[in-house]
Amino acid sequence: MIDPRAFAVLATDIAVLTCYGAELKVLLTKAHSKNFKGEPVLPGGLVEFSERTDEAAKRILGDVLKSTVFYTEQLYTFDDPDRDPAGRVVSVAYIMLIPWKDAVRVIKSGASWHSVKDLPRLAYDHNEIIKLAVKRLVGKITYTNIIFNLMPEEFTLTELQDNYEIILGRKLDKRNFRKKLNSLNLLRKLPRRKEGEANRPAHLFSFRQKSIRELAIL
Amino acid sequence: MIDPRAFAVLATDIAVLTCYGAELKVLLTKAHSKNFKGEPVLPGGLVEFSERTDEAAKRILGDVLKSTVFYTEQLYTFDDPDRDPAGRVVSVAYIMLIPWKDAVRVIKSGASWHSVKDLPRLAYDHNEIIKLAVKRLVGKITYTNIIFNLMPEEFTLTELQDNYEIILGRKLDKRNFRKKLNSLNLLRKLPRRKEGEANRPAHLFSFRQKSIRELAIL
DNA sequence: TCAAAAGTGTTCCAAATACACCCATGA
DNA sequence: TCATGGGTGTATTTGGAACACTTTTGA
Repeated sequence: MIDPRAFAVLATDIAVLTCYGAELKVLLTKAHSKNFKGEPVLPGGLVEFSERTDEAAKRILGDVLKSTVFYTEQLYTFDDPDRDPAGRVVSVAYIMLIPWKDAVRVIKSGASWHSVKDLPRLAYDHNEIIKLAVKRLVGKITYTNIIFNLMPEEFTLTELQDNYEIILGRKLDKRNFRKKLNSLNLLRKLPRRKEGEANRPAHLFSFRQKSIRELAIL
Repeated sequence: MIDPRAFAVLATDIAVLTCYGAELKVLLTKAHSKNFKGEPVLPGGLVEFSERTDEAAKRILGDVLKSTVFYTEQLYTFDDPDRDPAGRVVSVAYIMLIPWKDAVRVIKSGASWHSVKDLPRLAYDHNEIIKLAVKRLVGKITYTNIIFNLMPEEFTLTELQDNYEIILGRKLDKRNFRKKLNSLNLLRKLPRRKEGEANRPAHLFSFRQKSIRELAIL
């Protein structure tokens, strides 16, 4: 049944990213494997026989998230023969983006969020995976509307701008930001405001379409 | 020796791209496998036990190119369980860029060049791989200097512009193109010209640095 | 009334675009 | 001398960047 030419174990590791508290955060768990037991790692696991790697990624995260509707994108395949001392494990890494609102639930599962700027040393090549994931995200938010995957259904313009600033790592001009977004017509202004803060209530917005489109945002 | 959890055969397929005759071309060979014998496919093959997939890609193309110094970049991993009727074969696909001057040699090896705009139906998911490879290349030439991998050591500005136009699929303004390149300072003007044409000889240029850099070209 | 964030326009500058003619060579 | 591609500059438009004050609310 198994092809005699098969020697590699197929795995997936997922860089789950979210924005919160002025930081881009990644989800870390503890390794189960003999060699790295208890060390911090990305969530991941083995791919099953009749499963695509993206299905595996969603299945594995499903244990933690109780839901698999989040944006998932293949990142890169890590295949150095020595990346796992236990044997030849080829990992197809994924990025998953989730809004903070949903991210919060995860905390009870033993996994936890860490700022991508202040990471411990992770097992395997997982620091490298995260570095690449962040680079991909930073690149993509400048020429796509991918950021909607990190936003809740309704949000204020300031919240949106905050997330851009967190990911880009620089401040944006409020007026220019709003002018640009207005011209792109990506958002729908809701007939509602975010009340209850000790300041003027902000209008709430939602994305007109929730599909990835290419466009020059910044 | 082989991990009992290993079930997937690890392979690589390579989209080798070059510009010539006003077309972006990809290298095709004939399939050897039982199911698709003789049908057109991308060059590719199985990865060996102690080999990275990029090494495998270069090794496999080495048979055809007698050289492995060309630009190689991981593209995407194709892992549908049904992509190969012979079994579970996971292919880590690569892009390779080669200047036409070097591409010519390949023709004697049974492989041949085909315009990416006029491809036959290929075996496996190879049409999809090429589509993605072209998309990646088109994207990257707008924000990197990656195109140097498709140019010979010395070239004229018109030849460079031609390659941009081929890949982007649109005409560029000659004066604006030269102005922009000049301001980027990417090129070195050689004290030599391309003689022997039935027109005014063009200055020859070479790239100052042959390493990928990010910069807004177009 | 105060603190805190929301919301809003104009000016300036840099870069992209559009555009046409003379030059040097080989045939 | 003719056909062919090489080489060059300016004017206009467009978009990005800089910048500060008034408004609305809860405490």
